[in-house]
Amino acid sequence: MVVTSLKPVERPLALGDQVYQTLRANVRNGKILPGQTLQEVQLAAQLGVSRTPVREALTRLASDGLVTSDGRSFVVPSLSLADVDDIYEVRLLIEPEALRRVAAQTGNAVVRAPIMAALEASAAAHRAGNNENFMAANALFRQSWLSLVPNPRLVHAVELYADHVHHLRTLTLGNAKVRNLVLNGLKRIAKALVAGDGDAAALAMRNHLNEARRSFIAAVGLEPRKPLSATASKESKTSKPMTLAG
Amino acid sequence: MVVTSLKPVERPLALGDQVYQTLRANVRNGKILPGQTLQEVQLAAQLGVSRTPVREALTRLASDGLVTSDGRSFVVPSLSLADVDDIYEVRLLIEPEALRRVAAQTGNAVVRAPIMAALEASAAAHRAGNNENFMAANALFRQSWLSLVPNPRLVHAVELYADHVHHLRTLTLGNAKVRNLVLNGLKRIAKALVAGDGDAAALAMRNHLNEARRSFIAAVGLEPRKPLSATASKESKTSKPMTLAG
DNA sequence: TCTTGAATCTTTGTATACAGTATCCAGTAT
DNA sequence: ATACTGGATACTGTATACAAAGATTCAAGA
Repeated sequence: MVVTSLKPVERPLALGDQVYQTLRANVRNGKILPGQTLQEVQLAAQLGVSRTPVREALTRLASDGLVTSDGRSFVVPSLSLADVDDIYEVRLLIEPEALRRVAAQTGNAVVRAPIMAALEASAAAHRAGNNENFMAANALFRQSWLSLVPNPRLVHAVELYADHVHHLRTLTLGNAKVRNLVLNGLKRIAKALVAGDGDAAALAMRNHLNEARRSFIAAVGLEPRKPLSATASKESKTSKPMTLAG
Repeated sequence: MVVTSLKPVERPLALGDQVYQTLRANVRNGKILPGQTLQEVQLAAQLGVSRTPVREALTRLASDGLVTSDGRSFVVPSLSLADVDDIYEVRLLIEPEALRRVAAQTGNAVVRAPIMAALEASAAAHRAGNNENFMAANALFRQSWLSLVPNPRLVHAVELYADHVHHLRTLTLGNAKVRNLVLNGLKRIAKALVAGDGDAAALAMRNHLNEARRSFIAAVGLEPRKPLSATASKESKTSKPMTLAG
């Protein structure tokens, strides 16, 4: 006899994977600053593991382009305006089209509920003037519509390039005016999704991304090669399994 | 006294990188077949290195999606038709637009010379009925126009997803009729590049990719979930620094 | 004959040891 | 005082050792 539809058991993640996720999250949210060199022994000590899984995580991050090889060590790259432009060029190619694939399903209110919740959270954070929550809600918004994209490779690509510039958003989203623009962008996207209009959704996303790109240029000025670096965010004392608070 | 213009010495690539490139090339051209499990000790023995660099290479390949985790080991994934469709969906989003960026430069005959040479090589291989050379020339064609794309991240993405399906081309390019279609596709692309017409180039590339996707479906039939596997290519006994001939 | 169980063997995950090389610092000579 | 040199130090690249988890095999019992 075979028991039908029995889910595979949860398997504990290997240390290498845990380190990868931890490091990626820390790069993403700016806990690890651009220009900072990532040394294996130091990271290993902070994370309480040996160099081996740290090394594995670092090579994967380098493969992703989230850290770059700096002669010997790895560093979080300080992106020039040209780099940011390149990243947005790729995002503009894939993200609107990914969103288009979602619009067919979001006519259903139940399906789009998480997206609308994230939108509401963004609005709330904006009203409260809470920058950090605003960024988190923003990320949640993307995550919620991305989970509806049927093509996993497309999802992966979108997440990757979004992560490339995520930490830089602190440069622009500190400005309430920019936050307002972003929120309006999300609203327009949501509206198109409610209507189930793929064309409109893709267009709204394109405008949204272009707006984000513009605000970078405005924030940094017109010097074409100046490296961008996000401001250090406040350290929060969490004691989850893996943090970098050494 | 300073000796002027003394070039930095050639530094040998780290073993991990060499293994990565070797493995990737072997997955790409079908020397390593889908479904085949990649075992660390075995690969290490064949390549004459320890497990460490092999492991590094494997995790990077997995990060790229070129190999997948199969419980314990890594395997080259056997792609379903749905997978291939997903990959082509991404390629259709980025590759035509990447090509569009190139068209502005290819009005210059010198600039486009390598592209035209690759086209000629493709035509020659087709006339000779040499399947392997045809695929190589095809890859060279892509490589030559890609080298003109100014956005390195876009280049990386294009190369990645092209490599995802490269080995499957043996399924379709064995057919002379398909080879003819492909060659005509390349010619149309080249023509647009000669004219410096970005729109036409993008369109030609879109058609070209759609054609390739269609030929997969035709080759495999209409069963939507049948896994695809390339036919084993003949083993050639090379003795270059790093091969997998054990 | 089919199932169950144990023992062994394989293979990965992680840690550590070792070697090579770049960087830093101090000392010495000019 | 400055510039060069030599050595100490720190970090990476690679190999290897060790442990744990799974797979496989074979035999015994129902």
